[in-house]
Amino acid sequence: MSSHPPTHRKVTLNDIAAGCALSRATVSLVLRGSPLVNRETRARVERELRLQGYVYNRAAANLRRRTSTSIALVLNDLANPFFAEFAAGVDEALAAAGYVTLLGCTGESASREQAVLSSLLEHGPAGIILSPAEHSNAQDVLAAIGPLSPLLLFNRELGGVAPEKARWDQLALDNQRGARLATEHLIERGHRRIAFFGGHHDSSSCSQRRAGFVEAMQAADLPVEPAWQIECAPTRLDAAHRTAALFGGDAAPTAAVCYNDAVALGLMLGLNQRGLRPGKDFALTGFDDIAEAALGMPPLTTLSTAPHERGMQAAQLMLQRLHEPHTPNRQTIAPVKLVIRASSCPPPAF
Amino acid sequence: MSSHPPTHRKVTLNDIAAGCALSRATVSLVLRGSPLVNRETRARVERELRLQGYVYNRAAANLRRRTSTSIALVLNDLANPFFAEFAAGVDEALAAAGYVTLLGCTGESASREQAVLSSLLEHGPAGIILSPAEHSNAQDVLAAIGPLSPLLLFNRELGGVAPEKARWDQLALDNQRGARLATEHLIERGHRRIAFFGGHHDSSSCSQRRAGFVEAMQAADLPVEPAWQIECAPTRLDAAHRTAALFGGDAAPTAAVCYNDAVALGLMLGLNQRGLRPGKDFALTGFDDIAEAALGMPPLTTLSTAPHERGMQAAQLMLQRLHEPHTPNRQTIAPVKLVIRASSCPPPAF
DNA sequence: ATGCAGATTTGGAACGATCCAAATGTAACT
DNA sequence: AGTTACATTTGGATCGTTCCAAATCTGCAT
Repeated sequence: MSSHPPTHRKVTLNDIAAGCALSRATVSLVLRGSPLVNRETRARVERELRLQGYVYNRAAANLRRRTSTSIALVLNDLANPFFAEFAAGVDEALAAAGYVTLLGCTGESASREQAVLSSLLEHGPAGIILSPAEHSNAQDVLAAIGPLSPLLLFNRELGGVAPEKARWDQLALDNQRGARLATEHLIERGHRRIAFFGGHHDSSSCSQRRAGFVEAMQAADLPVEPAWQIECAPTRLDAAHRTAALFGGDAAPTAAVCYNDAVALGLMLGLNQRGLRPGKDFALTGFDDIAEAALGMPPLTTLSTAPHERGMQAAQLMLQRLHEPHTPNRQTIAPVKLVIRASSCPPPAF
Repeated sequence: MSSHPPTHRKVTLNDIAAGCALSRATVSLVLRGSPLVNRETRARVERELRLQGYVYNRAAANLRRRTSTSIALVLNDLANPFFAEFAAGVDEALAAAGYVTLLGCTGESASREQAVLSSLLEHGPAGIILSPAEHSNAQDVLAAIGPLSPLLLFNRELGGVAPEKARWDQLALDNQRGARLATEHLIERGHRRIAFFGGHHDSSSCSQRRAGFVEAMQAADLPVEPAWQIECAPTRLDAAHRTAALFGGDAAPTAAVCYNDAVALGLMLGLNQRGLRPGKDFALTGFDDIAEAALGMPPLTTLSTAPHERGMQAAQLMLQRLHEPHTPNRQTIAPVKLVIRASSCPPPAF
């Protein structure tokens, strides 16, 4: 008995059923590992499946079952290693749970975010993990995703809706505590004139970090000099350009708490250009602990956020939410860890 | 006339049709922008779509049409910035063409690659873009994906099948030319004792790069010292550990062509630990031009591969393949560009 | 024989869209 | 009025699966 010549049509349940002289329904039961089916027929079916090279059509199954086995992951910037590792973590945990990741990148544009969200939604993900673009607002996001899919926000808040009414879960870093730790560390090293450098004031993570900075300064009775609160885009380049702003007045700071590692690395460049040696003449800290931080010249004191683990955590939170759709919203704050390296030297004259 | 209270069921074509007193078929025509439908009814339908918050169910449509609007992207290592940027490029181009990216990470494990591929396949992607894990072999990959989906290989070859019989497209970097350029550059700077450092001999990209190195050396009548062909894993850490191997004999090399940037950065660390200043006492080059390369101490001479553009190119190639399924397989070699920075100094005594 | 319980198997109607051939409506021309 | 042409709409079958209630098959006690 020869099997049919390999046609180029996709092989379906019907083909298998026909090949075994069984009904579609029985074969379906085998596929789902039902205990109802006889050992022997199961074996027969499984042989046929292998023989014909059957591949399960999850889309059709999901259509009928009104379920979904995919989760959308929408990121503002995949090229940033922090998010790339996060994505790897999400995918790993989702795959382990039998889900598949639908990827979407927004490139920090709120309008592309809209487009990406609605395109992904058409593929019917069970849920959405979103790291919002900079000026994305809750109204639009909620309108795009509708009332059906659970949403997990990562890393940034979403403006425009009272936190009480938010119908999403959230996973954020402990920005405030992290910045406080970094500031306390610099104070302990003997610094008294400390700047907060980088980030945009309308970004939630930036204002949280700044709050941690202020908290530590005030606890130590140190002045928070307004002239040393420097804003800049969270990129190396802009940070390097804005370095001069620190040294405008008569007294200059001896250290800076930077918004993140990218900014800190940029500030290092700017310092070098002014003839100041970071880690010797000027101390600084970052945030994120990206790979480059350990390799900088000098290596950068920073806050480790374990992005891969955050990704796995985000996936877990989403899976829990799918399992219990009606529990109240969760706000999860992930701990961060101060990693002390050579960039946080004592002040020169100390 | 009040619309139904917002139920929690998903709204379908039928709901819209009922709401307009039209048939499903007509509404479907509207959705697909058919010119057949009357201006006025179209407007009526579109209003109703908005009103009820309809979201298109692409899975159902694809089932009926026997099409797909997703593409699987399977990567060996998303945490590597090179692949992260590549992924961002792929996603950008796919999204622009109306496709969605199904992500899968293998973590360099051939067995996970199998699992990831078969899981993704069940979601019926129109094609697969794969950067194979290190020891993945063609047999298994082809068995997993079956004869249906087009496959585009990125960056690495797939062992176990004669290239003639390969039923996939390929996008690779011009590894050989890149390494030749780097080597020629070092020779021009005055080096004569040059090592090739890093990578595994069973990796296709590594042997291509080594071939380019040998080509340049032989063209300049310089000896290819077997003791200076050092293998190591393509990571910073292992590269740093293996540094000593370069300095075992009586005469040491004055420069090294490194397998990639990660290896080069690791070698820099190893040199520093031995009291050698990279870029002054010893010259070296990398491959990839990752972000850290420009910021190293010293900045690293390397080969720029434009991973984001490669990603877009990969997506384009896949889309073309989908458009013309029966054209013969393409092998595309992407150019690389030598970026000269401070790490490739002349030899000390020159 | 008959009935009954447990173990297996099964037909047909879903899921939410698209396709196709046929139906309907409208206007214009003999 | 009858025919034709064109524009617009539609019912029902279909894609590949799952669900459900009902059918079939056993063996075994009555």
